Amino acid sequence: MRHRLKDVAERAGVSVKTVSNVVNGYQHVRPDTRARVEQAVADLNYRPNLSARNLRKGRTGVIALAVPGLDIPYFAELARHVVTAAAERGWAVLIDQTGGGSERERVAAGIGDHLIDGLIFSPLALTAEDLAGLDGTPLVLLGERVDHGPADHVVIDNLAAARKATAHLISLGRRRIAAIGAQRTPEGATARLRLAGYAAALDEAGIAYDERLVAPAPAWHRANGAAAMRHLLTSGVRPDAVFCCDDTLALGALRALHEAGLRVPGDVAVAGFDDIEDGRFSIPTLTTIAPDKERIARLAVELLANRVDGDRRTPPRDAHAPYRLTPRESTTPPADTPTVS
Amino acid sequence: MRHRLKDVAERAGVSVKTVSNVVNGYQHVRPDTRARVEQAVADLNYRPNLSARNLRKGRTGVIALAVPGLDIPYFAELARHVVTAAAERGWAVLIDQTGGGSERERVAAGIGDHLIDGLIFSPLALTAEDLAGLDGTPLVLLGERVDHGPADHVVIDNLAAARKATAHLISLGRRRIAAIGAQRTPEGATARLRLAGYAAALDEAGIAYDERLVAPAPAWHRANGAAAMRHLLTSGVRPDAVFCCDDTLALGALRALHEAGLRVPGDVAVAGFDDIEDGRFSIPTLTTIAPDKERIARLAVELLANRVDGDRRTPPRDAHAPYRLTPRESTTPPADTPTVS
DNA sequence: AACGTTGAGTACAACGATATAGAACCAACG
DNA sequence: CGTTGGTTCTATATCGTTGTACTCAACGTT
Repeated sequence: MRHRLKDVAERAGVSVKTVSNVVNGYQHVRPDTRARVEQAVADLNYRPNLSARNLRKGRTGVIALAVPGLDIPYFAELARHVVTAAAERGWAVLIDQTGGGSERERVAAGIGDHLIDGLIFSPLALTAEDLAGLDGTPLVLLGERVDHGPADHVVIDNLAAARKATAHLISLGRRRIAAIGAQRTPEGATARLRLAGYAAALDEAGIAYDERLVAPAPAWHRANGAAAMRHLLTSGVRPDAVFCCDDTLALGALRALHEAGLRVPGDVAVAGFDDIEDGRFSIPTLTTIAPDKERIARLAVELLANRVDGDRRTPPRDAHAPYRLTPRESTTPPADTPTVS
Repeated sequence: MRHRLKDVAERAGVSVKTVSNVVNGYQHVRPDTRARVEQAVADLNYRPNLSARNLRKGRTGVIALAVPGLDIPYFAELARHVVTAAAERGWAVLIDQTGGGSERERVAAGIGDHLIDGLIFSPLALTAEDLAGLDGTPLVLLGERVDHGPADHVVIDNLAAARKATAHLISLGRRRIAAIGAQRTPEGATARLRLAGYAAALDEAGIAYDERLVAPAPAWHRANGAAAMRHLLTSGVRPDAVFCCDDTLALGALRALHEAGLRVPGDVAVAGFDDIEDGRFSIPTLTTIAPDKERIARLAVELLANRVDGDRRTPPRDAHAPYRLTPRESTTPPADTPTVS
């Protein structure tokens, strides 16, 4: 069925090591020998057994990407870029869905094995302990640095970005600006940073921070965004703009505003965060902070590659990815388009 | 650093094989011996080396999922279910993005190696040759059967589902029903089936098929859906409903209708296909055909599992997954909600 | 007392690749 | 002519695990 080096060697009349040398591009092989071996390889359709190669070399050519879930658009888009960037380096990507609370176990159990050369981890919740199971596997963290663990990080400046988005709302003349996405759990590091940016922008503009305008969302998805918006609308605080901690919350909020018969941005302006594809076609299209996802993925793979070959003991690095504020219809209606929401 | 069976064995004062037996849950090990070994395993934080295990057992515990791209919502959602279903069987999932035309190469080159126990492949374009490179690796195809190759299939009845969606539009009293998503390329098998369903429904209702109402979309995504809709609107054919071959096309169409100032469903009713998450929160929410994605994923993993352990020569099976028509606002506005689109 | 049976454990050979050491050959040099 | 150095190739050990074959003791049966 499947052929081994030995079969190729016999067919070409050389030793296994010579075949191995040819396959790995070793220099000192006579042209005619090389040709004979290559012919045999082609004849038998030989493919190296990666398990064996990995066992010998201690490399697997596989990295893992751990994300909360592929059904979350941001992570799906990010995963796409990671897979692409990894492929360019000859790596395959194993996807692990940490999905909420069970991350702890999954990272330790499923992934800590020797199957992977490294791990790119996008943690919602993560403590230093969780990383212990990895025991030397190179690691790159995406998003908030949890603590100064032994890992490289790729981050964007969430605080500054959220401040920029909120300042944009303020620049439109809005004053009662709500926020959606607060999380009280210890895991909500990203939420805290973005809301700190929101608060900072208000402060800069001399607008008082009003706690009743800040709605929590235990998980960030459309349904919670809609629920939070409904809550804000019925609680009598009458916001004229909303900053949402991510685009799915914002899309949910758009939905709730629509159901309440309010116009966006006429009555309420909406800004999100992440620039997922949906927001470019939603009605209205969604103003958002667009992190450079391709860059994030590429930086992560690059950092990981550095750790994988050698260089394991240099101190952890932080890489910063750029972002842009992308105004769309949900805050700035185009002049010649009907603005019914 | 990393410990091996041998280290554990020395610490526990037994042979390597005994440790192996404990790790693998072999029955005949005395409780005290087992305890000693387990203690040693814990002390050293031992993890089996999967490469070595795989080499020995001929299994890797990894399957690959090849999809066009994770940025396509349907495939992202599907991938999530596949990863989950595979995890229940102890499999990890390697994601391969075939992304358009290069599939041929990728399948043959990247994946054909021994690293995976099996492959779940969701082909856009695929011929019998493309599968040749796999050379014995168990394979499950999602979606249209391309030909009666040596592979199991998981399908839904695209023709019947599309007919049902179109019949739904007809039942609303619409008569000038357009379709978006036609593809002339040989790869467009799914498009052809869905449009055949569309045509069948028209035929049943005694409505003449009008070619000018059928718009092509070389790739299925929001931008092309919007473009196709704009084309239909400007070409003077005045549709009162649109059946879209997938939800992203439909979301694009909603967008174009909105920009043209038309009301959905008042002026034009819209139906999609796939039931992606966005469609549940879009404005208006999207009527669609909802294939049971979890079921599809589960069936695929199950079929693959059967092939992987033994049973390689039984003839290919087809598994059919259920689907449901899910009417939402884009065809049937709720009584008490404003219907501005 | 001799027997097979079962439990508990060990030693060793695989799995298929690469690394190491060294053999055989050739050319060039003093 | 022996030595040195480079090229080309081979034999063999090795990576860490599991399957096979085996030993040895304890047990119940006849």
